[in-house]
Amino acid sequence: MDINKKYSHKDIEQKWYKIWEERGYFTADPSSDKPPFSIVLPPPNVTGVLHMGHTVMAVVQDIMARYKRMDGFDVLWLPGTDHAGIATQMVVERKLMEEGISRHDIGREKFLEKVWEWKEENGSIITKQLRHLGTSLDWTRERFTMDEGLSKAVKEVFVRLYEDGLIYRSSYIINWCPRCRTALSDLEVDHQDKPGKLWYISYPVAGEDTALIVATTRPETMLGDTAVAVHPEDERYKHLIGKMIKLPLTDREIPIVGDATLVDMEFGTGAVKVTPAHDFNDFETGKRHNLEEINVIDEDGKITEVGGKFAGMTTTDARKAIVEALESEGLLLKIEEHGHSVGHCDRCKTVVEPQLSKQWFVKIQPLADPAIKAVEDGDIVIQPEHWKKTYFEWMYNIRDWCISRQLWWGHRIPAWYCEECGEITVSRDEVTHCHACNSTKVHQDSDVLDTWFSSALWPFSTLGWPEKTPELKKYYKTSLMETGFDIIFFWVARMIMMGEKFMGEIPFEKVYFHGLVRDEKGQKMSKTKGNVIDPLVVTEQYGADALRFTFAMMPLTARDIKLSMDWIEGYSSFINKVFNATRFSLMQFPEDVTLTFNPNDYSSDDFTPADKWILTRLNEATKKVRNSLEEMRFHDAAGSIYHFFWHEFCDWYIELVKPTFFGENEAEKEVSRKVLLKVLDASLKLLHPFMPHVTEELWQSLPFDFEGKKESIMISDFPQLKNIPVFEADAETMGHLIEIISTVRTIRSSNNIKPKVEVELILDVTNEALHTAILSKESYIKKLARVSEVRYESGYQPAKEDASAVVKGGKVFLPLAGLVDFSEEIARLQKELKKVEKDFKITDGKLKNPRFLENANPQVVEKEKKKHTEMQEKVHHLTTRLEEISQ
RNA sequence: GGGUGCUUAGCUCAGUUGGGAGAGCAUCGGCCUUACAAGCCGGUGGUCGCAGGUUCGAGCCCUGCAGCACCCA
Repeated sequence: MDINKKYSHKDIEQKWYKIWEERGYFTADPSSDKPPFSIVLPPPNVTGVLHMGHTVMAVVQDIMARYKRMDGFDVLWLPGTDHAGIATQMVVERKLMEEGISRHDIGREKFLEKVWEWKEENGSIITKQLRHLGTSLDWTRERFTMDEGLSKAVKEVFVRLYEDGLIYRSSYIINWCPRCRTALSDLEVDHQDKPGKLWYISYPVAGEDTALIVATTRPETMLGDTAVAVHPEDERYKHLIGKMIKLPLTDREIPIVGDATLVDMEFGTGAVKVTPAHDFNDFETGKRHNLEEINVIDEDGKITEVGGKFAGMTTTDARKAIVEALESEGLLLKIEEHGHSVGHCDRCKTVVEPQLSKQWFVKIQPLADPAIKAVEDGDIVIQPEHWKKTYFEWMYNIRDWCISRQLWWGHRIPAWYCEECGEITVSRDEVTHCHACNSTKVHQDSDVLDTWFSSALWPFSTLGWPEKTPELKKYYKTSLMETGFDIIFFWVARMIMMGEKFMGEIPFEKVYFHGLVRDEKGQKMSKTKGNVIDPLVVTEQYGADALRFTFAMMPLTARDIKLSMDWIEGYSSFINKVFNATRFSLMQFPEDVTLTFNPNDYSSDDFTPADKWILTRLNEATKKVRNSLEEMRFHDAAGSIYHFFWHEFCDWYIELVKPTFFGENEAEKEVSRKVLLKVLDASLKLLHPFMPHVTEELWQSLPFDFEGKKESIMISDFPQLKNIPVFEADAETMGHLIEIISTVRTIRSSNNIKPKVEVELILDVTNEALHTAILSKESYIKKLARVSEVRYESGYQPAKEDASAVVKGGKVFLPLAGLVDFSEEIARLQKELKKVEKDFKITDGKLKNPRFLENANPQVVEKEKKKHTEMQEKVHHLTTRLEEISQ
């Protein structure tokens, strides 16, 4: 092992990863008897490069995978990538553009070849980067949403849903991105509040001398208006229902309808123009009143032929022109400032146009019902639990899912149209004949499926479905789904629906949502802001272990995970601490000696008080780590081992045993050496899921051969409570001894006694066990509290210039006469008294309250009484001392 | 407009059936004590957003209000 004083991750991380992967430790074994624990990795976009979002996901899942693997499970953690329809197509198109080629120039087939070429060259960048984090992913089972098996699954699902009447093709209003030139699902539209205007336009009533004033945020769509709606109860307008409007700037007449759903009497003028082809609410209204649907905006976002003189204008230009035209006709009455919500394409941020269009849809309600029930019944546990509400909210109001995309890259829709009879044939295989008229003049739908359609099948398609593979049998349903809450609808909900439908069983038992990684100010990381923390840069600088541990220590289920380099640097010092503690331990072992040790073979008397204390604390820490990991409370798990290792093992145990190791008692040395090893072994194992590389490196250097030792820490047993002995009473006594040391240190420090000055200590010990422990180990106190001599005096009467304090099990006195200015001690006592008195009064008040004694839990009362006695003793002591001193 | 979450030490946040307000970082003082100065020892710091209510007892439960963030329409 490295003998430097500082740990360096360089070389170590890559070295171990390579060994682990080569030895097949990551590979799941469906034929093993071990119970399964399975996770499918949310597939990153094949175009992606590793960012902190991926990192959090990888860290959480790897912690669980490694923990479960060590704890006796056959772990499958299955990786893969997503073909990311729009994103990938854009990347390749952009690349072609550099050569001045558009995809239309080379045609669909050639273009897809180019995309596959691109994928072959670049598709493994992200998976390579994931390896740098130490992820124990089963690379032998890596999948891609567009590979053969998954494509087969997609076709199978499409055909079966179609046959079940759950997929249909219809002319419906959808979100259209004029830049991507494709339909989008509701979820792929990002609504942003934008300042806008409300135009008040006069719409003349046909054949009458009156007009209806409508207020609109989108005057350009008026060319497609096919009605004006008012509230049926509105006294101002209800007499007009049924009459016609002469639509300005056109030669059309449109009806006035009464609609209580669309119209809000309080908003604007209470009269609304209705454009069924370009607004979701208007579309629904149109269906209710059988209104005409007129497309006035085309696929490029320009006004269609229907728009007459406005045809060909972009919507922005058309708005200007139409407002001007209305103004010149005196029909524009008023313009108000008005903020409203504008939909943008999730991918390219272009303003989307609601469009009437013929698309494929999934009829979602029948799929949603069992998916709702699964969460309601608790078959699927969602953590943190509050996301259940969000899930239900969306699921209860779910709308049919538009799944067709006007792209080339993706799963082509397995539907063929007959050019003779117009029938649609949907099939798993290539179609050559129309199923209705047997004509051979058929052509396949040119659209592809929403990428999320294939992602929704991920938990079972990756395991081989529709084939009945051993993997599918053993690992479905999966144990855990872990992802960001931002894709709860996009992905998680849809996986549940598809899993229920096609496997007849939920896809995972538990969903864990982590938050979004932001910078230390809580701002989204973005290249333009320049606040991006690149995981690759961090791992280069501090190592993957430091980054992993930092995330583990943060509350990951919070909405925002605020990361800063300071945190990472801070926690990398913990790794250094682990390194140095191991280094110290190694120095205590003779060379070339291999130790065996089973603590259960030893009796209490064989151990020093410190040994018994640290073993007991280790047992407690192990319990906490295990429980917290089971509950996926990572910052508790990581925090427990961090605290144990640093503040109990390093700060106390190592310091306590130094006199042993530097002393002459060989028998004692021998036992403490083994305890030291035991604790180190268990600690490294407890830490392994969080920081796999450094723990492997250090663990490999330990000169021992404990029972069940394996060739790697990652396949060793996770520490079990039954293998860590507990000495409850001795540990408590040791706790008291530690309190004495701390108290002496505090007194020394507040009286400015220099560390080099050794003082005499007088103890009035009332606790027998404590007395025995101290007598056997005076060295603990002498060394750690810098005490020259310990005297034991029952009922000791302090001299005037004695510093003193009450501790559990006795009193401590430090004669300070001649050493320091005693006024500091008086100040300390006064301050202490003030604090203790406050606590005492609270306790005293409680115990004097008969209703407390009546109602409170007896255990609480008992605890309170004990506290009362302690406080009272302290108050008494402090008061008397202050009196004695001031005399 | 509908919904969700947050508000605890200077900062970031824990606080799991209601029972002596915690951690890490920062800060201040003292230490090169032979594993570690990326360290060691000690300390300072909080009307738990505001106002009510339930209770013997509220950071925790209930109601209202305010501010912030996010999601959906």
